Amino acid sequence: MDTNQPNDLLCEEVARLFKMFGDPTRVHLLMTLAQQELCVGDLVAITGVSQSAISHQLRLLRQARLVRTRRQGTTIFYALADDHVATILDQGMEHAREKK
Amino acid sequence: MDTNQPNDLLCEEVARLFKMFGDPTRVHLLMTLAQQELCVGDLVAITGVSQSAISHQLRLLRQARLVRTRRQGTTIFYALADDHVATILDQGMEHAREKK
DNA sequence: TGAATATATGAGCATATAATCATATTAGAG
DNA sequence: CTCTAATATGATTATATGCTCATATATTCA
Repeated sequence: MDTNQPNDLLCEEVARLFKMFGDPTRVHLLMTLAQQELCVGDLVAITGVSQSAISHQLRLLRQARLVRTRRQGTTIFYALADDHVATILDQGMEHAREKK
Repeated sequence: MDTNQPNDLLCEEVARLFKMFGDPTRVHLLMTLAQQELCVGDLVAITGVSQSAISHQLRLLRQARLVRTRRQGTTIFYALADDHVATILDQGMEHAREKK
């Protein structure tokens, strides 16, 4: 029987997911990737954040399965893992916009 | 003209919003409040987290305008500020569930 | 007014996070 | 096989975060 009480494990999982959306650099990456697949160098140029920092953040996003990669020679292209990610982003943007 | 490039301010706002969903205690509070309006004492009992910690977290949620309050005597009832909050939560839960 | 109950707040501390810097890895060109 | 370009990683550091403990505030009731 389901008590309909949110259990701690679920809360932790949900929190872990949203935590990935809780940093400006990662949001910038995700919003950029929501428009098109891009390589690390492009993401560095677009965000203006250091290559190392971007790489570290991309690793977190990869581990969280929010992005997927595709290798082409020495270049690695990143893209959103699925539509859900964009949907969550949109929800956040919509809410942010509503608040004046 | 809109370059369609996510700007830093927007990213920061969106990140600030999602950061509120990025802590297990806050998620527990929000998920619980998604079901019904409750007072602080109830939330303390349900979550099993200390009164002080709950109060601190509720303040953050209040400042982020994710919850609203209603006073009745010495008791203060908390509820989700709007449907958007529940929607975002649902998206997160759905995504979390999908990942096995 | 004074006691009791419910909630909020401030200080302090331990841990988590995100950046930097230096270096490692990987793949293609020659 | 070496050189170079693209990306990843480890160590370190500064800041942010979330809790605890003690105390403050607010409201009701006697």
